[in-house]
Amino acid sequence: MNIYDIAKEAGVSIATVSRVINGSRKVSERTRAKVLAIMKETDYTPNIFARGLSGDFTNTVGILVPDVSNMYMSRAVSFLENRLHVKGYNVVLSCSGYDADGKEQHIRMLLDERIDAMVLVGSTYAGSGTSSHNTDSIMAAAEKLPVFLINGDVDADNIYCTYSNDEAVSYELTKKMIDSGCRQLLFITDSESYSANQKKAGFTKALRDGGISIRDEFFLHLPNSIVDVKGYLSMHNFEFDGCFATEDAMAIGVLKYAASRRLKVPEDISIVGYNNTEFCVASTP
Amino acid sequence: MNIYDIAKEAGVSIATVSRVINGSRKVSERTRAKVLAIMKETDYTPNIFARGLSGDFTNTVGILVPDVSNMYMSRAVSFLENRLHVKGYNVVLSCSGYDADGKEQHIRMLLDERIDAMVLVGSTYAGSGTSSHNTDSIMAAAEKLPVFLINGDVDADNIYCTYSNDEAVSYELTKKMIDSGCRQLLFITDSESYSANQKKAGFTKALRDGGISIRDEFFLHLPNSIVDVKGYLSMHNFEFDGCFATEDAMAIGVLKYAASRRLKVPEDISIVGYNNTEFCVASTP
DNA sequence: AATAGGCATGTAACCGCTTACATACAGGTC
DNA sequence: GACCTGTATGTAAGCGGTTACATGCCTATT
Repeated sequence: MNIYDIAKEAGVSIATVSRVINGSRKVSERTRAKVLAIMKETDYTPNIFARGLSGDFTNTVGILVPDVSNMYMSRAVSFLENRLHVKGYNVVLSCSGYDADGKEQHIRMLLDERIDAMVLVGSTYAGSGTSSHNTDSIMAAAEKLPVFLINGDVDADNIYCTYSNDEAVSYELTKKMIDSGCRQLLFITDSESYSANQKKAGFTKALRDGGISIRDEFFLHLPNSIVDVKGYLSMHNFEFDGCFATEDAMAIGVLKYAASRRLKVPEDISIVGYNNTEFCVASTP
Repeated sequence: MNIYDIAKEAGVSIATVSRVINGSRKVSERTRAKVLAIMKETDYTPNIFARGLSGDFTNTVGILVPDVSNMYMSRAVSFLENRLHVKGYNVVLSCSGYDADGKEQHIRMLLDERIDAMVLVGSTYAGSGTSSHNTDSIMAAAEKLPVFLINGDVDADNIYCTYSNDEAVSYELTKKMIDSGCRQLLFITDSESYSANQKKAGFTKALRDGGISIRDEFFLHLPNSIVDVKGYLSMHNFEFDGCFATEDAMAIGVLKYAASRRLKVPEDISIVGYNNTEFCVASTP
């Protein structure tokens, strides 16, 4: 069932059918109605490949996230998909993982899909060595189509960014811990994403404002989210009375650790997991 | 940059280039190497629309889930995306919501994308009134392309299904609660998905085996996941000493409720959240 | 040497659509 | 009546690939 069939059935030319499909104004009301009726009747839908090939839009947007199984990301994807679907767009999803090479390759694959626009969710590596490599491919993509960054940090005119208030919130959470008496504060994260860095900034600022000495060894970067937080903490014998985790999952690991050491939460130790979606504020249950 | 450019550059015809792209065997090693070199050099990638139009595969599979922001679903999507990406497939994601009409419309949209295959994640409504309407469109889709169901329940030869062990696990979890003394057991769920029904079956079986009377009013279906579980329980004044929630998020609501009533977990009340991904087994912390 | 067969390559039709340009026909103007 | 204008519709040329079929050449067979 193609545009020729419809045209024949309606007794018009394919150009007219195409005009109806695309809502062109240069069709008489009579003709339009007839064509529409036949399209409905035969359950016809235009072939997107043919449209994509001759037209220059695809009604598809690409979303790239490091990992959809992360709750923050999946929410973002869910939100975006819903909005886009309503607008008639399809979503091509790509999960790049957290490393820059993987991401670059995924970006290329997305571009091959000839998408209309690209959304990158919270994944740009701020200030790390591989950063430039990474932003390069993003900026190259931005040459070809609109690129949106959610909690990313690439600075370019043709890239649209949004940011969260992670820093401010982290500051407040940390301040609370300090106010409730914590002095040895651990910061653990599993990524170097933009938002993780924001959280770190808020955390650090709160420490500074609270007059608490900042010890480098108390910033833990445990890259793989599968890492056994409890095991790591047990091995390294940290002494701390408060902990800020950038992921709830990690906070749970800390909770387990606390339990294994028979530390009571929040009496002996305060724990905050800040996942951008929900707080597991163990310090004030 | 298209296949003609490559052909001209390499001094061959477009047919030869196409053969190289598709790994056809009927090309001499010399020619293949030359063409590949030029493709790399010019950073050429075939236009997927042209391929989709003339060939009859698209290297794209559609994934339909009710809601990616659900952790169980997002994990499934993440897993699928990774495997598919490795195999060179792109993923079109569609989030249909939990109602049958929405799903049917999403299925149509996916089919319009001319995908190679379709994966439906845990969403078929078992035994409910709207069921037939819903499975119809799935079976229609299965006429055209391979359809995979993850935790779905459509029975047809051309539909590939996988199932989880939800029922057995739920049985064991419930049994544990009973063994630890619970007698008034509440079951709460937010959906009527296949897996929710499996969990319900396991739960019910455990009650029956445990010789506990089954009271219909103790099966709560709180459709919208945003619903305020704590508020609901507070209002309706249930008396229960154990609760099985099909979603961790709901279990958290129950925990809050327990806290508000000053019920100690697990002394006064046992709570299980079974999310297919993680247990929050509050009864045995 | 004539012929057949196999392999590498080229030619051209087709996939289903968009759109610039051509055409046809109506009414309005002088 | 000749001419211009504007609107509705048709024609045909792409878009960038795939692939059946045609061609040409080289080697093996008789």
